[in-house]
Amino acid sequence: MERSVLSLGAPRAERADAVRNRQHLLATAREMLAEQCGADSLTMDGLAERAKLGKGTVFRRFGTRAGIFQALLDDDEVAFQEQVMAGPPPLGPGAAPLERLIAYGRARIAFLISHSEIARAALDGNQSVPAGTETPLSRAHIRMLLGQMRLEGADLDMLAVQLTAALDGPLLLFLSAADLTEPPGADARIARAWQDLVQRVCGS
Amino acid sequence: MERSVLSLGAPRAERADAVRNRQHLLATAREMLAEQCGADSLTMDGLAERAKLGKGTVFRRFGTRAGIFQALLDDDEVAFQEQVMAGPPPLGPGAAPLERLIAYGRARIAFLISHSEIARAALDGNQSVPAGTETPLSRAHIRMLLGQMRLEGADLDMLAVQLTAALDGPLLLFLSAADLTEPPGADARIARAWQDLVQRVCGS
DNA sequence: CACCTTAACGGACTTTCCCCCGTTTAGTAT
DNA sequence: ATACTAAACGGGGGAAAGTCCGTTAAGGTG
Repeated sequence: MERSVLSLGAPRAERADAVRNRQHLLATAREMLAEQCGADSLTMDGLAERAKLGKGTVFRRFGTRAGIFQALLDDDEVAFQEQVMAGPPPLGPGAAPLERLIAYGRARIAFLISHSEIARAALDGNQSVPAGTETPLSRAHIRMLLGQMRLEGADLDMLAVQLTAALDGPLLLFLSAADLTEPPGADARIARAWQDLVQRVCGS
Repeated sequence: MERSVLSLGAPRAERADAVRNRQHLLATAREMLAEQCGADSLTMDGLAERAKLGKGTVFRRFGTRAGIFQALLDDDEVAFQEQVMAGPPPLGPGAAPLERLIAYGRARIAFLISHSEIARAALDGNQSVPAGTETPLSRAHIRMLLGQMRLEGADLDMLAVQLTAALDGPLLLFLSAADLTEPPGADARIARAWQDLVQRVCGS
């Protein structure tokens, strides 16, 4: 009858073995990624075999190859969001919105650079089904900070989308992987550009 | 000896039959896209068969599946750039840089919306090799317009990248294909947001 | 504790991308 | 005109993504 006191909104919680297998697959994927570096040496068949599971299971859990990388990214992003939601002030709550926005950009740049391999692999021509959560945390956070500022006559939702794109785009789409790590000051330059951009947008 | 009076910089011009085949393949691809609408019903094998050419030829010309869509896009973009480089003033030369920047955004939004299917298909997990010219025209044009303004102490190259991302990103990554055409005023809203953004960035 | 429903599992099968390399042909110099 | 060279063509084949459906077992019910 009352299927549990704890919430679980729509259908039912994930079954226990499913959770176990998801964890196991994620861990195995990390192992494989760590050993033979190289984004695309991770194949679905290889992962299934190494994890001692059927291929069907892998696809059931992640839907698509990109889904694995998205899951991996989401997983790491939890720790990152922790810092943002409840960390020390420049990044966490307690500073002025503009300060936080700048700090957030800086932090996200660092995060994406250190995960560029995975992040790129998570982009692929057909997500939708089960996994993909198109950077909604980043956008939502930026949206919130914008809401705390006095920006008259602006479409804040749209502005948040634009800023998210301006932040992620240079890293994911417009710079090749080589450019990211090679010029030693690249991240600093991107961070400075981000600060400059948001200061201009939000009125110095 | 002198291999031609006409330039052809580095290695040698494309051979005549190669050009013919490229054109033919592009045309055939457009036919197939027009008939059975649907981005991914276009397969390399199908294209080769319909064009009465070998599969190897198709891959030689375009390198990868995404390469076809990039080529298609580049092709259409020529006409678009025509308008930008030598068209009537708000978009073409003759207006103030800020005006042109706003007009450019508006035009590019319209262009991308009308090509969203192809544009999305042109994004894929491994370009680089032969075809991909990652939106360099857009970035270069924005960069040029920024150079004509008085923006003190800004990293103009980086700013151009950011604005390009802010322009393309919302359309390619952050809005699903359904959202693009469904709310009737979506393009107008994006255009207004673009205008607002560049006015803020460039000092109202 | 036995039963029943519903979801997860497994792995064979299909489709499609892309590489490879022998063959053919365009373009050029003699 | 002929010979030569470098590039384009062709299509067979391997590898990996994604699908399908019969089988198994988890978690709840009487």
